[in-house]
Amino acid sequence: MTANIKDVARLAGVSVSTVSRALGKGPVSAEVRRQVEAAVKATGYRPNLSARRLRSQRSQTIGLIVADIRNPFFTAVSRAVEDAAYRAGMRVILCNTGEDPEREALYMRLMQEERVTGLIFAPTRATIGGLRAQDFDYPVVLIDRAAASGEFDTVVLDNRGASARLVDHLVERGYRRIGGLFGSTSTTGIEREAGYVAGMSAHGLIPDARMIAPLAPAAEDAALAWLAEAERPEAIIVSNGLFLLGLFRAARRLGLSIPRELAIAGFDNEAWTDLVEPGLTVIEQPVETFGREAMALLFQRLKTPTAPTRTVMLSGTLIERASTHALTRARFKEPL
Amino acid sequence: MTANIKDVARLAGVSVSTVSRALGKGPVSAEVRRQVEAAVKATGYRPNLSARRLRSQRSQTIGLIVADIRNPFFTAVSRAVEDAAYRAGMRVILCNTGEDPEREALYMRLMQEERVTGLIFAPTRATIGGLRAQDFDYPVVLIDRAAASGEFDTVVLDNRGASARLVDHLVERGYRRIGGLFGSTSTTGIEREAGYVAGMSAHGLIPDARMIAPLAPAAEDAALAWLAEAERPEAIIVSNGLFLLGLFRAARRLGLSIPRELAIAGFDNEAWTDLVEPGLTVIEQPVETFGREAMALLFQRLKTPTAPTRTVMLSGTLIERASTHALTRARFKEPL
DNA sequence: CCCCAGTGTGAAATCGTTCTCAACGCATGA
DNA sequence: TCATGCGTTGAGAACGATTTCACACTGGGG
Repeated sequence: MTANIKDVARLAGVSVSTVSRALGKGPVSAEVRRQVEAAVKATGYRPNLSARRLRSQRSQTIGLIVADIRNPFFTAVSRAVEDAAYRAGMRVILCNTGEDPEREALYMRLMQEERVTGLIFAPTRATIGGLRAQDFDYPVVLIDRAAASGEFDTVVLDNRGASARLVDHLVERGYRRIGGLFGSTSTTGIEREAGYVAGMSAHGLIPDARMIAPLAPAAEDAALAWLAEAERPEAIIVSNGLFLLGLFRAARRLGLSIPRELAIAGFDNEAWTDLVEPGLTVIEQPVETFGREAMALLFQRLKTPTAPTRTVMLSGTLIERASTHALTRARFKEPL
Repeated sequence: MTANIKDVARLAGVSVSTVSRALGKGPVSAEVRRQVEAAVKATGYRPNLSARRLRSQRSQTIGLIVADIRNPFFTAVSRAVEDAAYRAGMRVILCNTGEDPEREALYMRLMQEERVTGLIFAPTRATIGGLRAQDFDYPVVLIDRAAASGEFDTVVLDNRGASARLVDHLVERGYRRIGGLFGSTSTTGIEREAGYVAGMSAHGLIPDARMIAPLAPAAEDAALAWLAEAERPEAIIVSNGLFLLGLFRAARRLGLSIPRELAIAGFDNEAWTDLVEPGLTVIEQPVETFGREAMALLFQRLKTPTAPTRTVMLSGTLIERASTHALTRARFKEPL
């Protein structure tokens, strides 16, 4: 079917090794190079990457395992990773785990079988604790989620700081009874919850954090139930864009006026968050930077394998919008 | 580093061929199978996919070339494709072209080099005309965009029908001066424009279609300029979710009341379209079906290579929202 | 007792590259 | 004249699997 290097060699009247050199960067005479190029064009030859990888023992492939590409955070990250990879002449294998530890294990095996050059991974909480650097034949960079062991290069947001910042912001605007919805499957959710709790405590307020599955409908259900309780919160913080969607939908369904009856703030500055009424206050994550930094850490690690591991902590940007406008305390009986 | 099949064979006390058979589905005694499995576990052996692909001449890989994974349509499609692929024991190589014909060519070469089993491709208008089935060593399924030649299996929306449907809907609601913004780089944009023009003509109305680059800012700019013109349209139809974003943003910036001063309708039922005020009328595309159908066509083609090509035309669903509520004609001097 | 079919096994070829090594031609310098 | 070295080339050995082929063993039927 497809021509191989032998066909090219025959047509060019040179040996296979010479063709290989001509196509690579070996020393060949200009004359031969011309002939080989002509033969390549004539035969439509394209090198077989499997053969090349097998022989050279370099896959030029990096793995990218994320929870769900439909989460806009991961969409943007993967785009950045791919761009960087292709620019470096590498390919990307993208896998979605759906936060399922079994699929994580499956895909880690796959990466091993592909003999990837490196892996960028956003593991669930369930697997992250068991990861050991020495179990991998290639460097691993964690993204969005950090392992306690510190064995891996990592790119994360300053999750605690960002959460605390949101709490500060709400308190400053006059809110006191502030609840939080956080993802239960990732360390990121946990960290953001911790930041929220710390922030609340710092203000002498009682935290009320609830952990849920990282899906928009889960957030909507949780919010609906919560807002039906007697002691309804004045504000709710959520830990990602999907929850923002669910929470906003719940508020809408209950006909709550935002921020008068419920203030909303969260993570991920998605395109729609400033188009809804009111616009939503969010922590914007530097998504492209996540991808680029992860690739940078990976390449750095490949260059200097024994260097101490590094954690790049990126900070988010608070974008204040109308969903957290100053609370008018009139309707509350309690004093400040 | 990693153990290979030879190591396993040595440890299990059998030949390499027997190991291969034991791991595959060849006939081996239960005894040997046990030993091999033990040896695999002990050595941590994982087959080398490059070697396997080279020898077996089956890459078990399908290529997926889309314009931009950040476009929610392609996000959903790619998720569906991946799920189907992994379920069939195949991997996916995902590439983003950014609607750049050069990158399309680059990635088509890459697919050839990877010796993919099949390709799912959403090409730009610039390349789609030049595609010839015989130039590929593997089946190609076009998705979202159709080639005139009919040489390829294809999954598309009934673009003309859907566009005309939007026009009908708007006319029914009392709108007459209806403009349209369409993507210039894809046949889909062209088809939707054609459906719009046909729909307008059918109602005896004068179409005004403008073709722009498939990016949200382009739509915003175009809309801002358009709405500043003397003869401002009563309604604008757009051909995808990114344009919807741009158009809505433009209307917002101009402080236009929707639908009183400008009605809006378009394609792609993105999560936010029913959260903004007013909710946006859209044609919903069965995105998961796109991915699944494309995979189905691909597998079908692999099974029966010479069967005539098929085009699966999916129909969209009109979701009526407040952005196209009935026009009150009071403010217009012209008679209907 | 022989033949045959079926089962299980190993040796060796093969996939398409890259890479090592030896060798060639030719110019240069001793 | 001969050794040295450089630039260029080809033969052939890998890489790690699958697959073909031949063969040994078993048991059943003639």
